[in-house]
Amino acid sequence: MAENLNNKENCNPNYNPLDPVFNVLQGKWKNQVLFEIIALKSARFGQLTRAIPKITNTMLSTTLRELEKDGLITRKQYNEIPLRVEYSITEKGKDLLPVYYEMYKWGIKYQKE
Amino acid sequence: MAENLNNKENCNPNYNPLDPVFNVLQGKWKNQVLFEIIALKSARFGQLTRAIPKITNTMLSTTLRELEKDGLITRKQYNEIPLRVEYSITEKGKDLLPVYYEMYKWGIKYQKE
DNA sequence: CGGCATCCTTTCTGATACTG
DNA sequence: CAGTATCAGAAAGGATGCCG
Repeated sequence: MAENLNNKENCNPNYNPLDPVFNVLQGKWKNQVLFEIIALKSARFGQLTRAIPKITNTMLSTTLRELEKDGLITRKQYNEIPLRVEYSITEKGKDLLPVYYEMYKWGIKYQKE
Repeated sequence: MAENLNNKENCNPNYNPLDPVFNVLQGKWKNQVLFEIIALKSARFGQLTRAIPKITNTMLSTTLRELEKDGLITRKQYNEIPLRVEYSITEKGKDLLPVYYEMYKWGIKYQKE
């Protein structure tokens, strides 16, 4: 796998299957938000702001839209009064769990001090 | 809300074993550099600049120092003329391969279009 | 309730020049 | 060869206010 990245002097942006994962998970809040939604199955905007105390409206909104654009979550709006919006995880989102699991094991192993 | 009784928003970031992985792999060049070093077993500074055409001295230098600080690579300097420096992967660095492998599988599965 | 618009601060990246 | 110093521009993150 490592060799895939090793074609020298190729100036084309050689396609790398790792890139989408990093792109999709980059950003200060991506994982926290995604994990909350996974954990809660389905979550509302306000629920997420409470679950992630330091996040601002702006960043939660941005993060949710990016996760949705990348197909990791879906947004469902109920036109009630007051407005209700539910975010839930997709298959594509759930399929990231093996990645997280390996990260988790690595994190545990090298948990330092 | 009677939050004046509960003035403290909780400041303890509940420890998450995923965080170190993301911290360690964040940055535009981390993975490319790490993968080159894995692929080449051991690599010199100039070798890396040639292998990663668009990287600048500044960014390569910064990236290498961070990877070293995080224990993913080691730096060995030979005081020859001209100076020679070899970067090589550590066990801790190699142990990230399962993470990359899962990312790779996900990337393949959801390779788009 | 669930946001978006605006403006501002901080962090990251990169071009250029120079050194042991 | 293998970097560091400096500075400027770009991008990411955040505070505040308003609206359907």
